[in-house]
Amino acid sequence: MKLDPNSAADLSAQIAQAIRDAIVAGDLIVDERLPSEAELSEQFQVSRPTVREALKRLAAQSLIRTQRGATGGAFVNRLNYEDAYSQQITTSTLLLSMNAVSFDTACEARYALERACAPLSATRRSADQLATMRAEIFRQGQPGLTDEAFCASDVAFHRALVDGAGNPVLSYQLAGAVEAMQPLMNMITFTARDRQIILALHTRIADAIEAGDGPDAVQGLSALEDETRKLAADVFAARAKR
Amino acid sequence: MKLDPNSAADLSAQIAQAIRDAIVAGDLIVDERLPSEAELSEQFQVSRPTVREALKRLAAQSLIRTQRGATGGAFVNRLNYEDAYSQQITTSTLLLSMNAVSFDTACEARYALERACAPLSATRRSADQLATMRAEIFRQGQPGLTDEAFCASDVAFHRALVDGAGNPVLSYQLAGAVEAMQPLMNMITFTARDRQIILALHTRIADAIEAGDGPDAVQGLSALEDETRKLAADVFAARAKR
DNA sequence: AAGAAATCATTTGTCAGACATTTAAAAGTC
DNA sequence: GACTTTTAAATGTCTGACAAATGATTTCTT
Repeated sequence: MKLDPNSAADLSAQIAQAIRDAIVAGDLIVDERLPSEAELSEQFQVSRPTVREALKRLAAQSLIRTQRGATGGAFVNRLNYEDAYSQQITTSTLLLSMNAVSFDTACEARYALERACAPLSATRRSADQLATMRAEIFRQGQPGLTDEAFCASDVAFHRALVDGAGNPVLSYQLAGAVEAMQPLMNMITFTARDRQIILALHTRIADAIEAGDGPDAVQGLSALEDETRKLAADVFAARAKR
Repeated sequence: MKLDPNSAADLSAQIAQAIRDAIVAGDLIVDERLPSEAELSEQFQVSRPTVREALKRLAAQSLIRTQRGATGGAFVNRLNYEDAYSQQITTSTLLLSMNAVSFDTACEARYALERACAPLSATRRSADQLATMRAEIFRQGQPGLTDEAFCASDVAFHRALVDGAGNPVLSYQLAGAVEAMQPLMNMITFTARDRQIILALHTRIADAIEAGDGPDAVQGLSALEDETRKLAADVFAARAKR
């Protein structure tokens, strides 16, 4: 692990990259302890604060964890789905909000990905996941539900659908797409009639999943996508007129 | 922005979280300059090194960028697709390698997602993207190509397919899935006959995309998935026997 | 007056050294 | 042997300093 003194990058960034490379390449394996900060500062010929900045960079990506005390230090972290989820959601949310991604673009991506899950979910979903979907549908039918709560329930419904595919990699990839859209969805106000339509489509999708009918679930999702986009278009049009 | 003195978390982690929340909530907008490190250390009542560790955490997630000099400082960064890509790829790669995700699981996720893109790609792909696909097919037919180069070309082919959907959100979501699988794919050795079969399927997919026939492209991808999984199963079986 | 050069002020990057805190192991005590 | 105390090692935090970059200001020159 060597540094390039001519590089424009900060020393701490270079050190972080060197360690990151070692982890990705497998030179440092999970739960392996890195040298202490003092040792690293000697190895890289930099001060301890600089080493620490590098380690914090890696900690921000959940690549390492640190522990205080006699046998403490920095350890290569086993990246788990939960950490990866939350990072992905933060990144996706900001990506959408900062780049003025249109509602249509985000919506299209989301439903395209969900349709990819539906056939798998139709054959594999657990009883529990199906029950979650049904429960969320029930919740969505309750009167007096705020728009935000309706949206949150919508997300929960779709997550259950996605998780039903029983493929953690798919769930991970989709968590970002579904959750990152929530701020956009929250801009929509749902009339009682809108909710009724969505509810009916959710029920249709859940029925298809329960029956193991993948293609029908896909069709239901497509119908839901059309409905969502129409709804959003109306809301934005009304807002523009004002 | 306040800190919780009872929290178990490091001060730098708390400060980073506070600033991160402010960015996600939109309280800090793109290109806005944060207070200087000296000012932040006064605001949060911590020392400058601690503030710096917090800023490095945010920089690691591409949430801020820093500039030296008189009018320098830390600025809220516009998260672009490129940065998000590379983060996603790193995360996905480690997630797969560290959690012993099976080849089948990763493969299934990847092709499910690609099938989600295919219909869109069939109607929207640019001439340039189609040309890229054809060029990669041609490259894959060249004799003397190493397995690694073959895999790299395969990734390029599939990226062109995905990008053809013309939806940057989809491209971003899928970049991770496709590229993260490369290390797994690199474990496979492709015989001349394997390559011929893959080549034929690639050609079929490209033809379908060119003809605007989404369903046929989807079928081609399914066939390619079956082929890939069969190939991998053989390789792993042979390796287990040894 | 205009332009070039020098200076200055501000800000991040880096360093050195110190102390506080946490933690596990070692040593001591009953 | 069980419990307590001590010790050592590591991270967490602070202080203060200087280096380097960079835009703004001032000064000098023509």
